Amino acid sequence: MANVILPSGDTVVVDGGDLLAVLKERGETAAAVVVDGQLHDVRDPLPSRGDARAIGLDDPAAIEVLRHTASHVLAHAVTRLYPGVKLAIGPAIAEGFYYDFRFPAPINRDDLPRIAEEMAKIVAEDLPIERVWLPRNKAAALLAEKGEAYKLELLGEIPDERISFYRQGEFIDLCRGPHLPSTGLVQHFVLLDLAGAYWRGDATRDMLTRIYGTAFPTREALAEHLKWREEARKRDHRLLGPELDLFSIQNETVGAGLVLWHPKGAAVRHEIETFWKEEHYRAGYQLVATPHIGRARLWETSGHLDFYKDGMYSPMDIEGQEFYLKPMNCPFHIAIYKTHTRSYRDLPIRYAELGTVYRFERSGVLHGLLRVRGFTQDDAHIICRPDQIEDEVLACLDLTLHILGAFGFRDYKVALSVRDPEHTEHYIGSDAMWEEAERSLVRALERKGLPHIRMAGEAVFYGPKIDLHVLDSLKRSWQLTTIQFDFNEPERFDMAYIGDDGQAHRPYMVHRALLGSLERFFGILIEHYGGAFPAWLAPVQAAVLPVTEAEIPYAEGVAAELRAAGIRAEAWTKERKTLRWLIREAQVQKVPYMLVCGAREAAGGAVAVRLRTGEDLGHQRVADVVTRIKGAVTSRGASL
RNA sequence: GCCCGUGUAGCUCAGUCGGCAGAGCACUUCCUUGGUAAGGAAGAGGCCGUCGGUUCGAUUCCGACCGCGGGCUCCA
Repeated sequence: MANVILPSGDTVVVDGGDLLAVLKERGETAAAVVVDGQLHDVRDPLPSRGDARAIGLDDPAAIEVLRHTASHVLAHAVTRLYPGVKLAIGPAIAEGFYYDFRFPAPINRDDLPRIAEEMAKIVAEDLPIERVWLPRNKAAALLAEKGEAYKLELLGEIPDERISFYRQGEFIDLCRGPHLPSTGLVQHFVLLDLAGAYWRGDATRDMLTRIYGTAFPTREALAEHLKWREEARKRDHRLLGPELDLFSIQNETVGAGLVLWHPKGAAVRHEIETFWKEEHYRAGYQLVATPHIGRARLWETSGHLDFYKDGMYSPMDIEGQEFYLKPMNCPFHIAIYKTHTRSYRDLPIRYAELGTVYRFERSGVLHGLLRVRGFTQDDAHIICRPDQIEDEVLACLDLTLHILGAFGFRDYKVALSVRDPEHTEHYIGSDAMWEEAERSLVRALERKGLPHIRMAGEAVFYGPKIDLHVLDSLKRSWQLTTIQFDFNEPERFDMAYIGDDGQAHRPYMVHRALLGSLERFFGILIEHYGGAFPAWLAPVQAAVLPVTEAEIPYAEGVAAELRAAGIRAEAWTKERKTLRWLIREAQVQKVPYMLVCGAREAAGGAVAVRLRTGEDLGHQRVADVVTRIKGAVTSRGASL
């Protein structure tokens, strides 16, 4: 006898375990059952005693089940339409689901409506979804008979002797579940995309066809999701970049993955850089500048030529010496450190640089500003004593939260990546160093009040790290800040400081980037703001718009006055366009302040102020407008 | 690199079932002196991604190559 809380909130006592019948009797539906925090099928036998909770489709925990079942409905439809198709895997993912297939002949996007139609039929048929347990040999025989080679491979990796399958109508699939009780519950779904995907993500194995889709419990939630996708598409920095004349990437003339910052993009970059430099000086960093190339021996010493050669460009011959374009700034910063004998009193030393590096990326992975071949890291290396490390990490967190906050990023997720405890031999540095480093990272996070997820085995070989992910205005997650211990290079470069005991000691080095790279960060910023930058970042902060030709000199005077006050202002006087045209152009360019100059304004030393938001502030004295804009700029706030 | 899609004017895209290439925006000139999201007219602009094949004839059909877009484990 089990007590079951139903989706309606009522509690019933289910005898004999037939929950489905009870639900039907009461006119309720359930997606799954939660027992001891685990999701189970509604059809599963209930525990002999204790409590269970049947959850409805709209329960947040049910969405994965819904989407997983949707992927089965997809696979079912595909097997009906394309005899001979082979099934691979079909999980629920963060925003929906996918299923990987090997089709007998290539399909394309135009096939998706047909498949979706077939899915709708399967939903309308409301087929019961039942779990079938087979002994291993029967499971293997079934899959072999169906020629499901990929499934057989998966079967080989399942340790159990009892193998779980799910059956709906004539379709049966190896699957661990759980699933909805019937196909009729997958009402609101859509197929979105088609893409290639390697079997098991391995480039040496078969290329499969992946079909992406998503499903929601209600029509409204699905519609909202599609709207969100549309909004994200409109904010795509690769669309907005050319549209707002911010940057270009010209493969034919310049090269793939190499970014040209146009005047307007460069204006934003200048603001980012200025702010960044000021804050770093304030936080006790010293700015350095280092060259773009360096001798091969530098990269031999650092180990890059051993571990990272594939990511580096070919060497160039300069007077018989090999030089490489730099993929990282660290060796140069270390070289500066080593120009003196350092005392424990000198530490911590914090070298910061907006350092431009070049890394080889395969052409297929290049993506707008987010994945490029030449980029400027907002890099810094903190060289310190072991007893200083915790405070240094804390100071890094303070600085990055302050800087990211200024760009409107206030939601964070933090990941702490540490060694794989099973394979400590894959990592450089002593156990004591790793433990102390992790302790100081955790303590710094705790002092900052930042919850984090600990990821064992995610650390790079040379040290543990903290990665900060921010959520943008569309709640999308981007990894920006990384704070990494480096046990490798201090060793390789034989870095030292003289302690109070008069002996040489090995310093700790922390490598950190807060924004990641200026290129990538700019791309994220464009999408975060949808191109409508706050006043302090806006490439053109104010457009001065004359109503008629008569006001052109006045408009130019106003713009000059604003520029003298340090505001990026332009008088739009090169062409005699109607005011309507000028306003529209300023709106499209997302200029925050539009200052209209007509005869009335020109007569009184005023402008009529229109904000990008559409708000009309009416007549304002020019001096007051300057004060307002300066205020918005210096506060680096979002309001205009 | 690999799978699917795609490549026509500076930009966004039509189009040619094989017969001298089209629109809107932008650009140039002229008219218009216009008060809060596009005033009107005319003009200029193309090796239809590149190379090869089929053909009397290819931007169109076929092949190769190049570029671009989406994607390439969030694991039955």
